[in-house]
Amino acid sequence: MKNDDIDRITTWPVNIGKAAELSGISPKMLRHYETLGLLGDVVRTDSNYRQYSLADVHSLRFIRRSRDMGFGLDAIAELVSLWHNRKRSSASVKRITQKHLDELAQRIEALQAMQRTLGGLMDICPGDGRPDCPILDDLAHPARPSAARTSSGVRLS
Amino acid sequence: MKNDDIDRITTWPVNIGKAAELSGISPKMLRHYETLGLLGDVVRTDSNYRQYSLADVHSLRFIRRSRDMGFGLDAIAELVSLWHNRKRSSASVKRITQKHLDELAQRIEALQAMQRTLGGLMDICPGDGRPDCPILDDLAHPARPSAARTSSGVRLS
DNA sequence: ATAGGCTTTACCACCATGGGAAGGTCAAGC
DNA sequence: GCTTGACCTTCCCATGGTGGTAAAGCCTAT
Repeated sequence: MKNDDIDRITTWPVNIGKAAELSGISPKMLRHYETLGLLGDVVRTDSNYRQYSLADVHSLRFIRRSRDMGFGLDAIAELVSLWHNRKRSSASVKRITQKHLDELAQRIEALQAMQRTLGGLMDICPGDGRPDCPILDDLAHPARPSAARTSSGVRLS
Repeated sequence: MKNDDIDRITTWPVNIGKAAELSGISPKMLRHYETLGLLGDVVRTDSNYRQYSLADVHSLRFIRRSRDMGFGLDAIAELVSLWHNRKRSSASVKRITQKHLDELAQRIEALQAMQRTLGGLMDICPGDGRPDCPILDDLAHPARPSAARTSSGVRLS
């Protein structure tokens, strides 16, 4: 579903399935985000069906894109709020983004440390039918400290 | 606790707290790993206390190191099994490690894609008191496709 | 004997997502 | 009008890796 197609949908509002299709967020997650208060309350029909407006779907696409950028739901809630607030300062947005970039850099560094260590061990592992294996040797008795991962309390997810 | 210190502990076996201290894995996780069958059954005293032998603690340190290398628990179970199996082939270990390295590379690339996009937006965001913000603009209407993240079904954690 | 520090099991939580059950609703075709 | 099938609703459970907490039992030193 292209960006431009959204505005041409004639029948508004839409049910959750269509909103999911248009936003790229599963119905499951739409309901979940709602319980988290990410989107504010959604209008319901008499039979309790959720009704998403064009504006809602635009917000959902914003959320989807933010998720694709790796922001956590807390940060996304802030970003959505700022996006809807005409009196925001771009400095607030930049601050949130910088914090996220710092976390990204930390995660990447931790993953690269693993990559380096394991890559080095791969190079010297014969990978044949015999049992001798530098990889297992290292896991059993690490050569260098090279802690990596959560040793610095950094979340890698 | 240094590597060498382990073998000097005089009173074997040890309780879970000591095993946690010696292995760097919390008591919580030791119990959890046990339910997952990562370590096999642990000996108990008459009063149901777990008793860890020196060999157990060595295995736990192996597991800890594997976790530090980012292996998932499934892969770790395989690695421990291979480590304990004298008839293993180093090729099996190398295969598991290569698979993990592939996943690491994918995660890193996805994170770096986010980093690039957000970094570029940071550069052009004034970060002042005014509301105009290229970051929000992009989240609302992405300039390029640049899907990133789970678009390829890759887990980034 | 009592205090305190350890251990045990059994729950609940996180984040982001998926699966499924059990039931209600709507639109199309007969 | 009634059936069918696709959709919707809420509720619970799972993942992975870790933390917390509570109620109970054990052990050791004083």
